[in-house]
Amino acid sequence: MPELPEVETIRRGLARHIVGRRVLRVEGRAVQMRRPLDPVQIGEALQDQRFTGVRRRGKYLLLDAGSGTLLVHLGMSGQFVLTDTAADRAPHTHCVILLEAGQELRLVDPRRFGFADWLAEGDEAADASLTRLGVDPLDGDLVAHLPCAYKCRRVPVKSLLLDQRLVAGIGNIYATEALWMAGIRPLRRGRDISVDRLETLAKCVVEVLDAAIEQGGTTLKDFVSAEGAQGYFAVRLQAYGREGLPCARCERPLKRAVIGGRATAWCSRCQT
DNA sequence: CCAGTATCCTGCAGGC
DNA sequence: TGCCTGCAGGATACTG
Repeated sequence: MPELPEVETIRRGLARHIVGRRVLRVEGRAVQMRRPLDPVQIGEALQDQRFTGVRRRGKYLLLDAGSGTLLVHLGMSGQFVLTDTAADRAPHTHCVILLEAGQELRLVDPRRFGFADWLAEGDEAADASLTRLGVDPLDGDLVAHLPCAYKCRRVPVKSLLLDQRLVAGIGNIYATEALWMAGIRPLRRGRDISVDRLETLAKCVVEVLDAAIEQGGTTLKDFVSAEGAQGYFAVRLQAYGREGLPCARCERPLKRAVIGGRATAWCSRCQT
């Protein structure tokens, strides 16, 4: 579900509401997720600690508390729900962090492609998922970095955009949008795109991510922020999910292709 | 090295 | 109505 703009929207919501608050205890059952979930371990680490900050790297969230960090990835279907303790718990609520003042932070994830994993001090720098991540489009100089990372690669540029080791945070929606915006054919290999056009692509990536954050992310079906708000970028999508519909620039029906196992919509006229 | 595929899991839409 | 199939916002471990 969540790509960078959705994760950033969640990060901002969490930062507003949990930083400075103390954890009473943690509930949940051990369950298999992308990494095994161990609520007991998380509870031992978080109990009586206060959250001190919420960071994001690519699509990962890092909730700092006490002497470590809770590393969270929301996979395809993960959600954070911040609510009163009295409210009913949704199915697939795997982990609940009870806070002072009658509120709790719940991790809900039907498909269990996400995870929450406690990283003690020092573990963060060694975590394989994090060390593998490429530049974050909102941190680094993407216009300089993206051409450098893509220009010698034989893989379709669509697959390059989804490769978190090169640039971290782009998923299927925003890869599709950025390529449409930049006028680049998704199947074109990185090495067959001029540095000029790769720079344009980098600018489009930043532009589409910024615009989506501005709208609170994209709600296709079930994305909500930590505060329960939908995102309104879906109405601005020009390519993702629009195969067969007219291109907003030239009116030609958008085509559909599957690249690297992921569906892509693109305009055979505007995208070269 | 690569590119491509299978895999983890549930929910939902669409076809019959 | 009910059953079946395919597909979904992700990441990684295989295969060839």
